Amino acid sequence: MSGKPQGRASARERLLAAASELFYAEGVNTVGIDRVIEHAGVAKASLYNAFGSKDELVRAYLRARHATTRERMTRELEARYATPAERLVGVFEVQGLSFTDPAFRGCAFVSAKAEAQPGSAADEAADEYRSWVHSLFFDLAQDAGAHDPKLLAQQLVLLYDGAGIGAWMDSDPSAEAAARNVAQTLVSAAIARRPSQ
Amino acid sequence: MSGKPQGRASARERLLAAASELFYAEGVNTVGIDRVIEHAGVAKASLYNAFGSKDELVRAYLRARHATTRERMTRELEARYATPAERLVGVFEVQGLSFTDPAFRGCAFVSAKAEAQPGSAADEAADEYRSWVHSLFFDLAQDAGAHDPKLLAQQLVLLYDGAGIGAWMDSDPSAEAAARNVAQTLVSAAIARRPSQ
DNA sequence: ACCTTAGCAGACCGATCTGTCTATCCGTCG
DNA sequence: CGACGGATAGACAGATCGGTCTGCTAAGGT
Repeated sequence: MSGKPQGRASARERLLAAASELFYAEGVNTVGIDRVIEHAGVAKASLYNAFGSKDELVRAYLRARHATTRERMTRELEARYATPAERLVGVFEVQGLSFTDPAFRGCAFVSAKAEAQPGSAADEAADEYRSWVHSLFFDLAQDAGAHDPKLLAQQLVLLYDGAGIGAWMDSDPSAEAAARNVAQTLVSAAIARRPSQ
Repeated sequence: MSGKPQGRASARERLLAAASELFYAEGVNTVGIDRVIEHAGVAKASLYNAFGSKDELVRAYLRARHATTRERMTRELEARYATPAERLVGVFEVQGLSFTDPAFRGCAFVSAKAEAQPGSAADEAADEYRSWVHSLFFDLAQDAGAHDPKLLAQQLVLLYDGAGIGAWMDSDPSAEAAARNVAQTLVSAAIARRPSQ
């Protein structure tokens, strides 16, 4: 990734960008190869040369999205909040930023998993994402000194998923605020005593 | 539905049963018409005679599933719990019954929406289901005398969705217990004072 | 000047998709 | 008996799918 700084807009990058747009907007199975290469302005051979198969293109799309999400979350959390406890709640605020985006179509990994065959590249990429989500909450819960970090993380993941589903399926961005409020309660209760250290 | 008691296993019913099995197990877009009619032991013309198009078959599948879910939830809640407050929490227990089913593949409406085009029959059927879920919680919250039934319902829907996603994507049935515990806390807080009336 | 490498355009393949149509069969009712 | 409605099997059409392959173009390094 971001290997040799040779050309400016490589075919692989244009393919990934096009795949990202189309796959997320319309679904992985709905969008055919031809649409992707047309949108990327790239030859079909370049796609198979760079990715080998549509399945691998899907995996690359999900991995790229995972990386973007992860970096954005990390960056925003560090910039906005100081303590682990604040960041545990802040996750929801950062998550909610995308809910008002007109291009928002729900969690890409939920949608991908819904369309994927078990064991496929998409399935695996979704699992990778899920394990990141869990560790995001778990690590913060530990750093915050929660009594039962595993339990707190599980509870917050519930709310995180619920907010994403609600904002998507009900077209209701207020799911973020609702989830954040409940999260605040759970976090406060879980780290009662000794707010510092 | 269940109209004239003529034949024993009508073609329409066999089609719906086959569609239900295959669509839920493998996804609406993945399963073709031919697989459905083969699994139902029915001629292709019968399908188009009964439903008109695949889209309408998908709608019928989702509507049937919605009806089954609704009836089962109503029945189990009435049989198991006496008060609205208990039933608000009991929803999660009933929901969790399916999590351990080996055929469990997540919420059918989430998956269908992920594959559906906006405005399609599947999309509409998913919206119908969503509005039922909200009214299920809202009506119970009102009956339980919650201070803010709308807010409580929204919070419980978050947990409901989160449990379904977690049990599915993480293959973790314990999401039900976690959601139920948080729900119990929220319900208790929302109807503090006067447990009766 | 040559050769490699990457990319482009597009024909082509076999499979599969939804949907239509023909033709046959069978049970029931008049 | 005869007619008819509903079911059957299956060929067929037109489109699209993922994937392969053959040429052509152009830039860059030695």
